[in-house]
Amino acid sequence: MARVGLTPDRLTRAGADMADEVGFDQVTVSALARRFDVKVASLYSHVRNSHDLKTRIALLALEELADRGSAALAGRSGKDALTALADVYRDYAHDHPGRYAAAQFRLTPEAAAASAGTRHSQMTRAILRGYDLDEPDQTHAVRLLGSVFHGYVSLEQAGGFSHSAPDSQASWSRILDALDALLRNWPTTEAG
Amino acid sequence: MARVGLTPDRLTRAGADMADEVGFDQVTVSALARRFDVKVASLYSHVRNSHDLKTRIALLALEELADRGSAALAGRSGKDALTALADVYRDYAHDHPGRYAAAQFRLTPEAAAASAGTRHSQMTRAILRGYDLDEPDQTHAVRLLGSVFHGYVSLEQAGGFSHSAPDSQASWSRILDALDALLRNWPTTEAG
DNA sequence: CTCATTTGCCTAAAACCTTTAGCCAAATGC
DNA sequence: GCATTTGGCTAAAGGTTTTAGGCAAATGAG
Repeated sequence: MARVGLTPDRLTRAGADMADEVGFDQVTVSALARRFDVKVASLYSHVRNSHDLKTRIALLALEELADRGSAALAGRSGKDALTALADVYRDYAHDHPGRYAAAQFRLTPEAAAASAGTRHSQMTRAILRGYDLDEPDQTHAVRLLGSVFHGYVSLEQAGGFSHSAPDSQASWSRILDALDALLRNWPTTEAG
Repeated sequence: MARVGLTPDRLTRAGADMADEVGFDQVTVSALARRFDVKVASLYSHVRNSHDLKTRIALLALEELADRGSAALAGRSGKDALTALADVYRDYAHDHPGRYAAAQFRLTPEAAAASAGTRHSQMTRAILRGYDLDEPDQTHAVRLLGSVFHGYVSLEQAGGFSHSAPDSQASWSRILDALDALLRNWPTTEAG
């Protein structure tokens, strides 16, 4: 029998593509085997199990997202950087909904440690260099930005903001304006 | 044979409990039948299929969350209300991780329309009565708050903020401070 | 180039989940 | 009491996951 040339990487990329096409939770070892016109058991030489496959897809998505983030941040600072990184997340989720869903796959602590998670928080931290925040407020702000980016994009993807005025793009722009204003004027204690 | 007394509601509640115990994605028609010591096919008289079961659990979680939100908001306004509602989400996710995961289950448009989604956005809007925002900024702010609540809680649940200083509670408090400050001082246009 | 080894895809099979169809007994209502 | 509805059952088909063991294709050493 001629060999198809399966590798963990090819399977992962094909799985990611499949996720974008039919949804991350529809990605299955069986479906992937079908796509390569190969018997299901053959995949188990390259991937430990279904969970492993999904983890790999999640890690791929996180890497891709971090790569795009780095590229977008290069040469930018301040609000320009803020907007650029925010748009990377939103655009990625829009262009690659399955990959974005994969990026939210619950990783084991080991997988999480080996993921691009650190790169992501460092990118957000890089943005904050354009603002005047000391620790621990800088970390609080990193978490706030992460929450807004992730939260907004998730809610938008779930359809939360469609079919109602104003349109989502308008809210997105204003929210980034507001975050920029907030970071420039971060409250010290109780600002009465 | 004696009847067990299954109903869609009992199945839904049992499914929600199971989600909290073993995770929402482990909730399966088979597992639920096992829990009631009943044959699998019996459940199909009460629930259309697996997807229907999950949708019902999601709707239950959204209702419970809205109920808690209403209770927490009663008699509160301003930052007090903001904190109260925010804590409802965070505490619910902490106490009922499976239900919270269910609340993020992708609903069909019809199910979403019949869900407590509207109650949720109205609760957030009620908070904003304590601040001075006109449309469309009020809607933008509703979306921002929803994003932060959902985003923060999701990232926290995924383990994003554990094992690193400052602790998550500190960030949560400061983020709510910051949101309060932002809402009190919402930028009008370009605040140069 | 040949032969030994490794590797890749195969068949087979067991275990589990989903869903439908049709049956019988228990509950319900006149 | 009896007819009807309803709830849980058996049976069965189809799909997914995963392991075990086999054979042929690729690879590398002499």
